[in-house]
Parts: sequence; C-alpha cells; structure tokens
Amino acid sequence: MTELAAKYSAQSVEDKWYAYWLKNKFFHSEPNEKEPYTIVIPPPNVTGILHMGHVLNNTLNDVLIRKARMDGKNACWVPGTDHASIATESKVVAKLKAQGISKEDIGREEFLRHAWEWKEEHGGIILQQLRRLGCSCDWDRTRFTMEPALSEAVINTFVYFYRKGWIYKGVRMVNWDPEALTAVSDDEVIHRDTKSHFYHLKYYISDGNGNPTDDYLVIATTRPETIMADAAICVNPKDERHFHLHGKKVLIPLINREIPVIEDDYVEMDFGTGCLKVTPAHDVHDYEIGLRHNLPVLEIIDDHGKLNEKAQILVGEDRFVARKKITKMLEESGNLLKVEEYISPVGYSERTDAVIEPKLSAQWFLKMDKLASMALETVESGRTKFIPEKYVNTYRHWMENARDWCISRQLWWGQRIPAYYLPDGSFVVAPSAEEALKEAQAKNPSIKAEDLRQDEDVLDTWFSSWLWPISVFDPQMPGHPDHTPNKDLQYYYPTSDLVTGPDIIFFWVARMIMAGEEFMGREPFSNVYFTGIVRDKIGRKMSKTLGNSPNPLDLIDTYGADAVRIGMLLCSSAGNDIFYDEAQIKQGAAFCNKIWNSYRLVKGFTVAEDAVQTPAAREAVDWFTAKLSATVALVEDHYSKFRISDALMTIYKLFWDDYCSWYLEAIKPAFVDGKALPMDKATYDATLDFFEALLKLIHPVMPFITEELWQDIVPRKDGETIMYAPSPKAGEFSAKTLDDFAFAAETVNGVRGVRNQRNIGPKVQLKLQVKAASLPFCNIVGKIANADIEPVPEFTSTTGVGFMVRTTEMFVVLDAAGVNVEEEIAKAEKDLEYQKKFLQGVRSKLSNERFVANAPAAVIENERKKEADSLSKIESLEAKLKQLKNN
RNA sequence: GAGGGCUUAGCUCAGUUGGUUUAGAGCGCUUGCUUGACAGGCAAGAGGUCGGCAGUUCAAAUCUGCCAGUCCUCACCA
Repeated sequence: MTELAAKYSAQSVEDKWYAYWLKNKFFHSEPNEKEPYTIVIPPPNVTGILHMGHVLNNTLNDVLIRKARMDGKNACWVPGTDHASIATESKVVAKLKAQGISKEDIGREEFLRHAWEWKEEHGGIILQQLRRLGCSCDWDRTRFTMEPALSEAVINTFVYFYRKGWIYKGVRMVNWDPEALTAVSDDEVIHRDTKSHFYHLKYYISDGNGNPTDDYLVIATTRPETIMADAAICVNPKDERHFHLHGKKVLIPLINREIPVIEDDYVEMDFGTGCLKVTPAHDVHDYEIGLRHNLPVLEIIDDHGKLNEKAQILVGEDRFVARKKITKMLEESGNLLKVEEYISPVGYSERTDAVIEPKLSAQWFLKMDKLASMALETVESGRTKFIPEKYVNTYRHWMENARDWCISRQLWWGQRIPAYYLPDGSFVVAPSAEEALKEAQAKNPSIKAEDLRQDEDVLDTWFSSWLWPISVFDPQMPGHPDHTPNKDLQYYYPTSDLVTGPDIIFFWVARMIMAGEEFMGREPFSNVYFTGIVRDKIGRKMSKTLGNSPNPLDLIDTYGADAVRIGMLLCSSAGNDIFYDEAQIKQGAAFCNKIWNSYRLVKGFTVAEDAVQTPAAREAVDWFTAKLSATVALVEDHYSKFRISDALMTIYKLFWDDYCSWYLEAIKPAFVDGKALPMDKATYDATLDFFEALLKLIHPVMPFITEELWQDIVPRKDGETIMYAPSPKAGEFSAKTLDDFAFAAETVNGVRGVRNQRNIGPKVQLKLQVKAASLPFCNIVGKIANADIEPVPEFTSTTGVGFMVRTTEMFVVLDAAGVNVEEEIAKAEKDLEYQKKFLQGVRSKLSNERFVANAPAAVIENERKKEADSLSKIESLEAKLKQLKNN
C-alpha cells in the first residue's frame, strides 16, 4: 500500500483477505494441547437466505470466536445447515406444483430425489453469504443434519429411546394442518383472535324412542358443521337450570341421532348457555371429556378438512363451506335460535396459515418427564448459564410443564421413523431394515422382507438438531452412551458458548441440554447468550410481507462487512430486541473511515534519528500507555460478562476520542514552512505500537480493515495474520496518571469554552493563568489548547475570563475589549447560587445524626470532601464577584 | 385466564448485589469552524422531577406493594 485514499473503501479489501484466510486455513481447528473454545452454529435452514437476524447472531458468534483465538485458545466454530423438514418440503412441493406435479403422484422416492436436487441447487447459499460477513467458521467441518452420518445418529437415538421405553405410539389429539397434511406441534400453532359467530342451536329432547318432544335445550357453538359428530351434551352437575335434563337424551338436529346428556365440572355455568355439545373427535377438551365419560369418537372431517360420509349430510364439502350451508339448513329446520357476532381465538398453522383442525391421530411420542427434570437441573445448578438471566424463569416454567414431545411428522423430507409393521399390525423398531427383519422373524419366523412396511412418517426436525453439539463431532455417540467418544468429541465437548434467539429456548436449547445430559452425562455448553429479535425502526418484526427487511448483502456492498458488523452490535445488549436503523450501519462505516484516516496520518509521519522527543509527546506516550491498559482491563471485564456492546463502545471511544482526538493531536509535529517537522523515533514507535494494539482490540468485530492495516504497519510474511496476534494485555497503570490527564483535559475544555464563547479562533494563542503550583500534563494542555500556561499564586490580570476546574481557578487573559463584565458577573452569580444550594444539601446530610452514625466511613468522608470543595468554590466565586464588581 | 419481562435525554440503551451519580453513553439536535488524516471531520452546547403513587432505609433509578402502559411465553373457554 503506497498511496492511501482519503476514504476507506471496503470492497477491494474484504474479498482479498477472506481469500487469504481461507488459503491459509486459519479457520481450521484440530484438537491439540491448547484450551479449546468451541461454538456450534445454530444451523440455519438449508434453503434459507441471510437476513438481519442471522447477521446479528453470526456476528456475535464470530466476535466471540475471533476473540478466543486471539486469547490463545484453540477456537473452533462448526458451521452447518438444518434440513428443516417442513420449510424445505413445502418449498419443494410449491416448486413441483408450479410444474403441475403433486407429491402424491410421483411418490416418496421420486419426491425425495427432487428434494435432494433442490437442496444441492439452493442449499447452503446461506453459508456462502456468511463468508461475506467475515465469519471465521471451520468450513472443513461443515455439517448437514440430514447427511448420512447424522441421520444415522437420529435413527440410533430413536431406537435407543424406544428400547428404553420412553418412546411410545399413542392416539392423541394433534393439531392438524389440512393444507400441509401434517400434524404440527403445539408450538407451531399461532392463536389469533378471529371474528366468527356464536350459533345458538336448539336440540330437542328425545322421548326415549328417538322422537322429538316439544322440549329443547340450547347450546352455543362456533362450529355448527361438527354437530353430526356430537357424542353428548354436557352440563355442569351443579347447574340448577339443567337439573331436569339429567339422564335425558337429545336429538342432533338435521340427522336426529340420539345422544345423552351428561354432567361434568368442565362446563362453565355462566358461559354460553351452560350446555356444551361434546364432539370428541374434533375438539381437544371434548376429547378429554369423552375419555372420562367413555363416549364414542366419531370423525366426520377428513385430512383435507372436508366432511366425510360419516357426517351423513354435506359429504365432501369443505369445513367452512359446510358451516355456511348447515347454518342455512338449521335455520330452515327451525333449530337456529340466533347468531351472535363473536371474536374467539383460532389456531393457525405457522407454516401455511391454515386454520388448525384438532384431529385424532396416531403419533409417536417421547416422554419428557425425566429429560425435562434433568435439563432443568443443568440450568438451575448453573452448569449452563443463561445470559441474560431472566430467561431462566421462562425455561423453568417450560421444563416444569413439559408435555410429551410429539416427534412424528407426516412429511417425507426428514429421517424416516425406523418402525416396521408386520402384516398383523404389530411393529418392531430397529436401526435398519435388515435388523428389523430379524426382530420380526423372532416374532414370526415366516415373515419375509417384503412383508414389512416401514412407518410413513419422518421425525421432527428438532429431533435431529437436538443432537447437534454432539453429532457434529461424533455422530456415533447419540444413541450409544457406552460408545467411547472420538478424539474430537472428547476435546471440543462441552462447547463453550451458544448464541441464539430466545424464541427457540424450548425447541432447541432445552432439548440440546436434554440430549447432552442423556448421552454425554453433562451440559452441551457453558453459556447461552440470547440475542433479541431484529425489528425495524418502528418496532415491527422484519418480514418479507412487510418488505421492511433490508438485504444484508446490499448493506455489505454499500458499507462494508465491518461497518455492518459493528453497526449491528453497538446497539444490541443481550436479550433485548434490536431496533434496526441504517443510521447505525452508517456510524459503523464512519468509524471505518476514522480508523483509516488515523492510519493515513500516522503513516505520513516522518522520523529523524536526531529528532528530540517533545515534552508534549513524552506526556502523551505516558498517559496513553496507562489509558490503554486501563481500557483493556475494562474491555475484558465487559467481555467476561457478555456485555458485548459495552465492550465495543469502550474500544470505539478509546480509538476515536482518546487516540485520535487527544493522543494524536498531542504528538502531531508542528508545521514549519508548510512542512511537518520529523518526529523522534521513540514517539513514532510508541504511536505505531498503540495503533497496532487498537487494531487487535477491535479486530474481532472488524476483521477486514484491521487485517488490511495490520498487514501494512510493517511488511508481514505470507501466513502471518492479525487473527492470531495475541490480544493486548492490560499492564500496571497508575490511576493518578489517568486522573491527572482528566484534569488536564478539563482544563483544555475550559479554554475551548472561552474560545467558543468569545469567538476566538483556534489559531489565536492565548495566555492561561492557573492558580496552582503546577498543572499536570501542562505541555499537552499548552499544545492542544494553544495557550501559554502560567502557574501563578494570584492572577496578575484583571481583564479576561475565569473558569474553574474542580477546585482550581483558571484565568484566560484577554484585553479589556474581549471581556463582557456583565456576562461574567451573571455567570458567576449563577454558579454561586448553585454551589450554595449544593452545599446546603450536603450539610443537611452531614448534620443528620443518623446518617453520620449509620453510613460507612468512606461515604461520610466523601460527603465531607464535597463540603470542603464546595466551600472552596464558593469562596473563590465570591472573591471573583467582588473583583468583577469593583472594576 | 396463568406466568414473566420491560418502562432512565428526541431515538437506542448503560447504570454490575442501595452510598464519588450533583444520573451517563452513542446517535440525533443547536451553534461555530473549507484548522495540512478524516465535513463519513473538528470544537462547544442544549436535552431527564429515572412511568405514577405509597412504603422500607440515615440514604432509592436501584428494595417492597399497588396502579398504568408495553412486550413476550403458556393455555385458551364451547
């Protein structure tokens, strides 16, 4: 780099260094004698594309991994993707549909061939995009949840839990998505208040022979199309209004089927009419009532949400069409008493937005009780820490109320359940068809391979991703707790930190903890850092439909990856939602430019062997040495507590304010005859050392620009990188040095204030009298404030502007013309008034006996110092006023 | 309905077991600077009775209770 442009342009720099890092395999990790630092990526959907949430999450991951690397640890970040069965399958189905193909037509094998094709074509784009962001993943370790080895792990896990007796097949009410034709978990159902109607229907009481009497009861329902499936009418046993109904039978309207009136506490007396129609096949609660009362279950809605022949009427109609039609029929038959407008919560499928149909279905379940209590202990004991801690509450609530996990999905894209049915309807569970056959033959020796039929369903995607921290290292481990972990697993497990969103605490985090405890006997990670959700400026979730989500790659093109990274992180504290604003990225870009230009300045310095270090430069080097140490210590503290944005802001200010605005200004050589004087070598070397330390500090967040400049400070050999440069360490430093400098800086600010107030340009040299024996860092003050510093016992001039730094009086000497006495008096009076009030406050505290008796000595001491300082200020203000008024 | 979180400057947030906090930062805003690295810059400045009320304490942004607003999770009332 010979010429440096006045503006930093990221494009030319980023691709170059990423290629260099890859070429040198800097991201790759193998077990060695060093301490491991491990992160497994939250695997994005294989068909996903990068959005702002990924940017936030992966930048955080990369910051942690790069920091660990520079701290001397063996850092390993394992990347990969998730097969995401529902999301991927629905994309493939949509693609085939566009070609006029339905998945049922082509069958399982053919469909899967299309799906794999799609995966090869579109899959893993997101991993390429992560490279643009600068993520230092160990790409040689890239995994996919449905690659053969990991699928095998999933199957083994299933067999393991089945043999343990924790997996069972059960008929359960599931949330059926009639569009995706699959059961979805409770967690994938979104309840939304929806406008509907409350239909009040008359059910005539039967005379006992299936004929209606004149007497009737009224039920209120939102789903009149399900009356044909009614199994009973239920009333509260305490409800006096319905005592006369006990033991009676009523007739279902239109079809006149007789059903009993039963009594159950479940029915609220003051809701609706107090009479509930019980439809066990199509409502969760009704199903449970049905179980209690041994009611028959009659399913009248098919998988597509259409009425079947058991409904007797409206057969083949869609449930919503049927609702309209039956309303009319009920009206005509005189059974419809009234219709009310009604808003009720309705469940929608997260994927297809179809209204969920409660449906009885044979599903596979994994018992949660033991796993959940184990996983709760992991977090409550602190073996895994949550950041922020508040999510422990959420976690506990879930773990204590965990229901058995429905692990089967009616999909094809995923690991197929290894259950094989015999012709007699019984089944065996085995890791392969061959073993299944053996087991089946043990039951019945005449069974042949072609007699066995494998379960059609696949496993929930989370049933593979919960193994992720184990299976990425050793896929043989899950399902085989007796297996000796391979070298990788032994070395990298448990992983160090996990960065993810709080929305998947239960889906993923909790289940990984369960699997970790079950198969490894310990937690899968030490810390879980929860990010917030990235929202737009006005707080809306980012979504495709709203179009409020910027494309991260466009942002990277415009501002550079470093700018995007630091822009996202500066405003994101753990667990809080991020309100994204492009202004933050611009701030990041401005910071890149600032770093770039500070380097241009430093690079432009010339050095002369015989040049002598100026006193200001000497002071500046001493001060910045201390400042750097103090800041490194602070940054380390922030990192250790996962206060990432605080750590970054601290470095940001160190670079911009302390290094650029103070340090560089203090050492900048003077100009003589339009040329900068050369600098002494000691200052120059120190300046470069500081710059390098700053680059290293900020490198984890801004990897590209720091590599670019680090490579230029001195010529580096091929294979050298800032990535492995050791993090700056905090040395000893004197707090007094820092405090003295702060005092000096306040002095400079005071002079600047006078300049501003009086409109005196920075090039006008001023004279500053200081009522003290000496002024710390007076050469820096003199240089930056452009003033002659004169320590004096008493001010010698009567014209000028005074100010105070803490308790020291200072005076900028001006000629009379530059001074507005009235203004000075007004200002002094205002200060005086404030000080007197302040003193009063302090004194009332000190005169409070109970305060003096109870407060710790240090606090009292501090109050006394405040009192003394205030008194001294009042004294000098009064003197000043007197003098001003006398003139 | 049950549980939990949040509420501090115009915006986004710190404030680390109550006491150097006379409440801070970044951005934004106002004013002045074409200062030999940077106008993506430099300097100065304005902005808050810490959501409200009550309590505990010598001392409350910080602890407790109630209220209001807001968000999330779980369950969903036929």
